[in-house]
Amino acid sequence: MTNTKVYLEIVKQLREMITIDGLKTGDKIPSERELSERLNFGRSSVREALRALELLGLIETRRGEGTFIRDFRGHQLVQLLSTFILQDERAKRDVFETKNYLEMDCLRLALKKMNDQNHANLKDWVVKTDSFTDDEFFQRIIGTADNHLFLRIWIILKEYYYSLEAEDIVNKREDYLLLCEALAEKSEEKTISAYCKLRNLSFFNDKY
Amino acid sequence: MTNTKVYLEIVKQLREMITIDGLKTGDKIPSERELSERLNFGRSSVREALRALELLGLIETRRGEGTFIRDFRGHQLVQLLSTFILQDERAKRDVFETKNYLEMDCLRLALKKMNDQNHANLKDWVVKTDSFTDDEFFQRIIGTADNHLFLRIWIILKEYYYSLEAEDIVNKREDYLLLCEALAEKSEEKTISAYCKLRNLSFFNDKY
DNA sequence: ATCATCTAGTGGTCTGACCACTTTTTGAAG
DNA sequence: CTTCAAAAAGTGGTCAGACCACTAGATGAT
Repeated sequence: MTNTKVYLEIVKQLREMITIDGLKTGDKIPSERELSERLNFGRSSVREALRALELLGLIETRRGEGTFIRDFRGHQLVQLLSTFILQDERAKRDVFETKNYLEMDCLRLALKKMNDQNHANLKDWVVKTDSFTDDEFFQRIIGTADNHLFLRIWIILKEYYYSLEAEDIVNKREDYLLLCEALAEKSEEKTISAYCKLRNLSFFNDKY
Repeated sequence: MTNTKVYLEIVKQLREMITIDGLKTGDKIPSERELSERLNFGRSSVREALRALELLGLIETRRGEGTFIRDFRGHQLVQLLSTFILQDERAKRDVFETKNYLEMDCLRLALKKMNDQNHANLKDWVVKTDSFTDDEFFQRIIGTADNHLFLRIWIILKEYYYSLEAEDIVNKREDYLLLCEALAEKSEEKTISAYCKLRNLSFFNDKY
């Protein structure tokens, strides 16, 4: 009869509770004991559901205080999944390849969505900031690309990437300026070409 | 003193156990009772760890049989994260946009990596198969693109997509043939253009 | 050799009991 | 009345033991 596992049922009801009550990041959810009473399940089942959501990074529990809704960040996930997924060598090449293609997509999107103000801001930042990382630059690009999903995937890829290649990416400021120029000109060809220069890719020959 | 939560410690030790013993998909892991004895933790704590891994889709438990390592597919993750993440309307547009861009990337990759044999096979399949879905077609494309990470991300996006738009994608066979032609010609421009025709996108005007 | 039955093993769930920690309340001293 | 330390209440963390439901393998009669 009880075809669905209790802890999954609890997860489901928690989701509903969150949607209906409009709970937001940082909000507190009922205590384990209260949940087990209200939902008519044992406390251990409630805990199993909560622990699963915690490992996913969707909630945060603080002893003595309570359980809170949390902003989603991939972090727990990536470490976990990487041991399960990133087993063979080919996977390494895939990460590299995928990250590059994704960044090019974000550039194409930014190309379409940027306005003059965006261009000015970006260039201003590149020129005036003493020292910035490659990540910070692309975070801005993806910001103007205005696509949270791309951002999320990119963040995960970035973490994979750094778990493979320890060293930070360092590039010359002029390369980034070239990219800014290409974006301002709204030329996809120039933009992609500038990106390849930045990453040291020969576009028609990137076997890796 | 016990700074790290027990269930996280158990997850960690399970990962080590899997790596060291070289356990693979489908293999059985020790029973809950045995784990709680071997690791010196209560059974409920062991269960919390297992439930979390199960919700992630990394293991599968069958009552009366045992717990098994599972092949990772976005599966549970997608459904879960979608309600927690895809709350606003903008997210819907993001899924659409991201899926399209990702598919174009796969086409570009396939363009570079395909050989004549691949082309022949693909065209043959398109012509001879009575009825195929859009998913099946792109699964083949990503197959020749030979990038498991792209495949994984695409599968997740596909599920997001269908959780938003219930209806299956149906296209004309000739559109797919056009795409095959473009790939065979190794022309990126024609390929992208054929894709846009397939998806009814005007390439320079796809605000949504 | 076959097949139904029993049994041991496994996951699923609940209860009650502590512990460690945080927040709130209480109440005495000023 | 205010202040502030002590007590109480609330919360997550963990464990042990008890049952239930289900599966697979052992048992035993035919």
